Amino acid sequence: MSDRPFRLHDTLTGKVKELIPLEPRHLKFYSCGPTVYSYAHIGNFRSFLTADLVVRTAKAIGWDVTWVSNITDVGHLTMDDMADAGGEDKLEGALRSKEGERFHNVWELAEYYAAAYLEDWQRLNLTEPDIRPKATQHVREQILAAESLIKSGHAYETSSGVYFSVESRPDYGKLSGNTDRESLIRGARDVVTDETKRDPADFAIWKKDEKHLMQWFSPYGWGFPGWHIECSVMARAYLGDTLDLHSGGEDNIFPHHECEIAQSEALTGKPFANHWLHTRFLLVNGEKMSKSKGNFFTVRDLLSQGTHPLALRYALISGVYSKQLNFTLQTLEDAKRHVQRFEKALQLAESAQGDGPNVFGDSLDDLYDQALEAMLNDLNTAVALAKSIEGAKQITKESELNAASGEAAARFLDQINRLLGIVNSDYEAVAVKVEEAKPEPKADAAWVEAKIAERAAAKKAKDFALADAIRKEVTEAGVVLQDHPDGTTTWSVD
RNA sequence: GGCGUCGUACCCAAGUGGCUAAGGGAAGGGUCUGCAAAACCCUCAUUCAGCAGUUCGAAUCUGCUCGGCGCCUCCA
Repeated sequence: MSDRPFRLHDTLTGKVKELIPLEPRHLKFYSCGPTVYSYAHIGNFRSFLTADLVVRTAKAIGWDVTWVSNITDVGHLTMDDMADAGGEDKLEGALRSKEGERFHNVWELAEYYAAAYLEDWQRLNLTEPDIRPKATQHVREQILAAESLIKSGHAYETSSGVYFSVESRPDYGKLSGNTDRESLIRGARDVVTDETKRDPADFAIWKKDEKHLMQWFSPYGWGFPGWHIECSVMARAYLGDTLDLHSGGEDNIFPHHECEIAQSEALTGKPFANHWLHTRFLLVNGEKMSKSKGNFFTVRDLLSQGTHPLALRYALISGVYSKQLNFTLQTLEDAKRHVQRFEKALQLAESAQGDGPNVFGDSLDDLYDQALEAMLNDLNTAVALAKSIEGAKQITKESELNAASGEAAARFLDQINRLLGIVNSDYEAVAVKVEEAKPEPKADAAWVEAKIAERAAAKKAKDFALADAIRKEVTEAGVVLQDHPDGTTTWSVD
């Protein structure tokens, strides 16, 4: 089982190919994290979830994984086109915006959004990476890289900064297919403002800027590092010259990853990454998410509206990463039902007792195996989830389980949870937070309790017409009553 | 203009050369529980945007047409 091939799409070759770690059974993986200038939206998390699923799948076949996922907290510019880095730093921009007013400085802003990001990460039940480097903690290495690139002739200094010479890398464009020089330059022309560059397509490694809110001293004076060099440097620092796998969103293909490749390979003379994985965009109601279209969802927005975190997770992985996924509120509703089914199955497994044979035989083991197989086949989450649900249905089909069956069910659910992260029962902390964020119930608890008692009395007297009238009354107040076999009634706010 | 990707039922979404086109939601019918909820059972695409072609055989390959979406410009 440990030698089953793990097949993934590779952007560099455009094909699905086997993922083969340089060091057998030890995956060295770098995934691009967020720029912490705002709350992460659900599209950001779709791509982080792809990385999480790669790691889970690799571990499921017994591989060791060293996973590095960075946090970009400086240098990602709003006008950072293929070339110029002529815009303003995203973090500085955010500080000047309305939401930024509450922060004293850009460092505080970065720290705040980085913490929010980690909170979202945990709520959506992503695996914790081995290392989470921040760009600001690796400025020294970035300066050293700039010096080295200048020395080898791949970069040059001008009055405004240090630029990478695209011309020095004949294979520049191999990842994105943007190899047409004319079109590259034409694309750049509109936004290029820096006349000091030798070639419009050259991109910044270091920007000289004495007014920047985050600045460091370098051989080129005060300034800050370019966005692309951050990832090159951090990946190398923790994973070595050649990575087994590098991932990000599809928009990272160009310019970000293209530039990383150029810099890293110029620095080391070795291939930067053997496998490139990119997650397609998440669409909302058939369109790309954007604030202006009003279809923009952050993770916290949805969770604070009472969405179950695992339902959101389920919804975001319900389609394969290699195709655009259309997210709608209906998708979320559907996902909620699945999560409830898993919860129900888990309860059954936990309350199992008594003698008897395992009623499931090998069927649950087979389903888990099929789910794993689907994940090994280019992360086919849709099929893996279908198999998981089939297993959950087999479990919930039973009204109660004996000990042997309960053990089999618990093992299945645990395996599925480790693979897909959708059955986690250890969710109290999150659940409480979400509960707190819910709007106040329209009906007060004492009133509902009184109504329940009234209804119980009516039921006892077999006055079902009155009992139904009471149910109707509380329903209209937005309260849902649920009767249990033991005669008790619980309620929840709809 | 350059590069790319997709078009499968009411909705979401697998399948990418060959048994009856996964799975879920919704909907309809049923079992069960006084009712409701949950759970369970049944039904729900002779058909895969359109046209032409390759093939013994195509949703799956090729060509064209139409349409969606994306990157090249801030974005995962």
